[in-house]
Amino acid sequence: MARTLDEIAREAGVSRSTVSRVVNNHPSVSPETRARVEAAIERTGYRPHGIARSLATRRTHILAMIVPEAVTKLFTDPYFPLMLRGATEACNRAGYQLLLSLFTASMDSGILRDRVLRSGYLEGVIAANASLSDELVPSLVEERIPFLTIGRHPDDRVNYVDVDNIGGARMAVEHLIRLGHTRIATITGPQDMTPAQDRFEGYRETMEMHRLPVSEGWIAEGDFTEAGGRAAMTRLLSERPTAVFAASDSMAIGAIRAAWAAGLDVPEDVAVVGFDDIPSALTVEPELTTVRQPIERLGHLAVEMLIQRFEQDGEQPTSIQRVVLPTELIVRKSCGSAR
Amino acid sequence: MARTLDEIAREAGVSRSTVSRVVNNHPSVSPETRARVEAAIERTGYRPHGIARSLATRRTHILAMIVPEAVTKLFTDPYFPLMLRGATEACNRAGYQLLLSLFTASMDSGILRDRVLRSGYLEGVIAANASLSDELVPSLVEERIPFLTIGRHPDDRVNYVDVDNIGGARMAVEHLIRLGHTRIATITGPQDMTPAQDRFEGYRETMEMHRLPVSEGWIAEGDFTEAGGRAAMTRLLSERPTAVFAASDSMAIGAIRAAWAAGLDVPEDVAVVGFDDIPSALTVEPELTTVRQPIERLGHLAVEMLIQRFEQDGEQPTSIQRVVLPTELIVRKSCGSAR
DNA sequence: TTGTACGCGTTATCAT
DNA sequence: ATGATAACGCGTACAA
Repeated sequence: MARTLDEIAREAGVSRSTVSRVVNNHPSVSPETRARVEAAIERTGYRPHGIARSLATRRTHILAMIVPEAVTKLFTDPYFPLMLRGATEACNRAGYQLLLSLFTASMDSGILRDRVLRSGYLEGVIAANASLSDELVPSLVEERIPFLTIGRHPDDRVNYVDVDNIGGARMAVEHLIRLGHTRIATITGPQDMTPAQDRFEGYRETMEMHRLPVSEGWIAEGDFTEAGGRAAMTRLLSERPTAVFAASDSMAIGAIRAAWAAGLDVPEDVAVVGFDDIPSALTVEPELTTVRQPIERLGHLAVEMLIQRFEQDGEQPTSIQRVVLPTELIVRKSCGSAR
Repeated sequence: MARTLDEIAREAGVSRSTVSRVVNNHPSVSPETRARVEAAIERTGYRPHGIARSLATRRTHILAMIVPEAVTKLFTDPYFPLMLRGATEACNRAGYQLLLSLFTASMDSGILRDRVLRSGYLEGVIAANASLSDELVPSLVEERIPFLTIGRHPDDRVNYVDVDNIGGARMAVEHLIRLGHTRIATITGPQDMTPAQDRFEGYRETMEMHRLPVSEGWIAEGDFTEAGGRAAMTRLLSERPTAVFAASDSMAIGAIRAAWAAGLDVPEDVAVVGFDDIPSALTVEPELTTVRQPIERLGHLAVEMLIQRFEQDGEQPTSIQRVVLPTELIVRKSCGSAR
């Protein structure tokens, strides 16, 4: 079974270069030779060796999705599978492969650099929701690997794709205000993550714009998980808010459970609005009013933008690329109707 | 910035071979030369080029997790993130990388073969829950790539890791019987997937063993999703079962919602038991009695077993390796107490 | 259009 | 202990 260009060349009675040209669809090969070579390839079941090819072309068509430690814990939230599905779909379309690198106990940032970033295998990296304290982004900058974060990052040199978190939060809170609520609390995400910051900022500025007071007791930090949302809501309840904006659907669902456990009805006693529109927003009782973000498109777009960087022939001065996708308010039942 | 062995060699005034030895911790290098070379490496920030190394050693330390089309749809079920987390953890420990390949619309099995399996990049492949009709397993066999499936596969030549689905289902059904139920229905998974087959088999044989009738109307096929479970339960309710064994937690949760929507109380009117023990089994109301399977360990073990195959020095005749992990009944509230 | 020759960055064998 | 030198399999100027 022939496994190298040389063997095919011998088979077909041509030189290795010619076989290479045939394999790479180079135009200047006579139809007859091409046919003869293709026959030999067919006959022997030859496939080019990717590694050797990569060594010669300096291309691997491999991207990495790196999930920082703080986020690995949240990995069961449907957000990540959805985002990954979008990313792999884009990779499949473009002929790339996606390496998945989760930070786990046995992985520190030194290992990451040596084993992953400097391996020579990666053409680009997507950093999923890196928190500000994370060393990942500085590492990427230093290694000079083309990369992109999902979720805004404050560093000037960082390209990212994000969704309009502030605008989304604003829509959510304005919806609550429109329904007649004034005692509106919020469950935030960890404040070292920019989406959490931005959703809180949207809440804060909307309350302010409507001259509504925001007491300290109306702000509870969660961790984006259902359990965290439940705990946060429990703390919030002593302040008797009539509505709560949770910075993620998982936390919103936790909040509903906490309200329920406290003998309160949703939306009758307290209205709840979430953020994400994950599948279970539709199956929770009551169905969750939420801010939809295009999660799959986020992953898809991240890959596309990254690829575009090294796919483009021109050597343009790589300018900063940032894209912010719109969010959308999905009204269901967890906020009831006007009071 | 020195980037090749040759440059380091020049820096340190030695030959390329010596530098290579230092990099690879080969013993026969004098302490002085080693120090000099290491200094040069440190100074220049040199890192070996993985691709070139792979070409020479014929090793890439890259594994792929391939998720077949039928399963890509279920990808938001917490099962997959958990399994992936286990797999990546094992990879991190062993110094391997994990390529994630989801079948999506833009990917057919021809592309998979040419672009993924035959790329030369993969040392091994894990096939996640391939259904019987899937072409993936035959392709893997034919390509002679070391692989392993997660979930039993009937082909003799296939190695796999699995959990004791039959035993788990048996425990679930026996629990219901012990509580006094006799009208026990089941919501199955798609019957072209072996875990779904086995869980159904566990149900069937346990009913039979206890000489309990199984009417046609007590069997409803779902698709492992919550929506599917809800639909299946709705069909089941006309037969008035007093208990239902669902082949996944997601479907069990759907079943609870359907019961609730029909005005039935769980567990008062109908008991529900699930399978998986995903995080939301704890947060659903009532808390779900379920069969726990060690999902992360499944992913972890799959990687370990695969690596072991090519890591072992000895050229043993690679015997068939199959591991089945135990399952465990977790009693919570969705089945109530004895009737 | 086709072939020759060199380079991609390592590892590994064999002298010394 | 160290250094030439030959693979590893392919791409690609350059020459013919």
